[in-house]
Amino acid sequence: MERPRIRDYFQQDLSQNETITPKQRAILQASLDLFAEKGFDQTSTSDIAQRAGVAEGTVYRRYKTKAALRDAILAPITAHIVPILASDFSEDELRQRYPSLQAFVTAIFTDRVAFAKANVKELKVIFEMAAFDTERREQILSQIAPKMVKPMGSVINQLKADHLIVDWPNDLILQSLLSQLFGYLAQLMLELPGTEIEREQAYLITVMTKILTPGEHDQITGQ
Amino acid sequence: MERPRIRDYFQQDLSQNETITPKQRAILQASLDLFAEKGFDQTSTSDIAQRAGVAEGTVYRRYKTKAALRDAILAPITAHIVPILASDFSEDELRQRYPSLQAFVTAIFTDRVAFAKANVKELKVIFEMAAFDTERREQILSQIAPKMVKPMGSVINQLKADHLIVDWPNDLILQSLLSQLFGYLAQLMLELPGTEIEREQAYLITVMTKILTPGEHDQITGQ
DNA sequence: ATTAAGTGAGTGAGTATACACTCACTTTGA
DNA sequence: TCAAAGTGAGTGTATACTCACTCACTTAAT
Repeated sequence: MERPRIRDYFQQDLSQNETITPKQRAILQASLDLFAEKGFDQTSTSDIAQRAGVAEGTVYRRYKTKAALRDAILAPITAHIVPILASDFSEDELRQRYPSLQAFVTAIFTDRVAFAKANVKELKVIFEMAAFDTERREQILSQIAPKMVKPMGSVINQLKADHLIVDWPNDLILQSLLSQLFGYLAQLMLELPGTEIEREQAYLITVMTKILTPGEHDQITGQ
Repeated sequence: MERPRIRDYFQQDLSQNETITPKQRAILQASLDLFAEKGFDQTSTSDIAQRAGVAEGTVYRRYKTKAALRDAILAPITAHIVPILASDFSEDELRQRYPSLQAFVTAIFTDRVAFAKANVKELKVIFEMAAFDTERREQILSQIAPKMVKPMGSVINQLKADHLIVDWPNDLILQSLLSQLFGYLAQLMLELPGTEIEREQAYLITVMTKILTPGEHDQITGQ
């Protein structure tokens, strides 16, 4: 039930490239902070320079455009997001059955929630981008979807065979997982007052298990 | 179980003010469409004029600034959102007990989901604004919260007394309702592919009922 | 009835400003 | 001493907003 395998690159975040000057680090950090605070369009390059304690020209030394700067910020996360999402559903992991629904749900959420929590700002920037850039959104989804849908489908089918999970169509089950995750992300990103994120995190697994446990309330009644 | 009371002002939307010229209507409509498509900052006033088939000066005849134009678009929805959220929890409705958890959940979601569905574009604009304007976000929430929290608390306490609902703290129950709604809204607004919204709506009630039904999985396990 | 005066929505060229981006020059450090 | 990093004044452009003007239409006066 415990999965302490929180990936090391959570801390790494923006660094990874060894040959980076302190000023360039400051620029990346300032950009990330400002984009998350005010939004991409509402952040000017002079804002960034000022926050980073740097001349505006320095911003453009490494990154040709403002958009390129944003991409540079998101590069590490997009590089790691696919492995994170696909983790636990690799072929060899699949061979060992998930013994219980709880184990399955815990496996799904623990790492991913920790990842989200460690990258709230980045996620906010990604969401702002994806919200209005349809093409980009579809591109991101098309990368992620196949990594998740097929392997998780296998696990779900196993659980179904053992009557450990509710007998809904697989896509509905996936949708409910996604929906649940969205609700959590919204709370993280919007910093809704009165929300205790720690408790919310534990609650997520409890709730998701409850949703997927087979029972009598399972027929989906039309409106 | 049926609540056909979908409010009439769903259709009314932008009209309501009788003395409005066709061109001004066109401007409001074009603004709403463009803000929802491309985002507020990415929409120029000349874009709006062009889409509305109007000179740029005409946009500024009635609305002093671009932000005022956005506010004018959101005025009808913000005027109606509080009554919608508070509906079914007025004093006199409260006197008649909710006979079952299912009735409670259905009551909560039906109207609100219909409202959301009828105002996706407006909601998208509101969310864009709220995402980065902390002050505005808190202002909106401070208007909504008291209308929901207290009256729903009463209903929840009634249900608890009858052992019809899970024995969690009230704010956690509210949080789970909110979270569920967010997940749904995200799917609406992002137009995630492969999502059948109709089914999703029925599913929302089923799932929420299942979450709140008392059972053995209810202890919230910490990590 | 006809014309003059008035009204205000609509127009689009024009303005001021903010901002992304450049480049000739300076500083740093190996 | 040289190459790379950093600088900040400067430039072009996009765009929010203005304003003097048009014109269809209403009202008033003769």
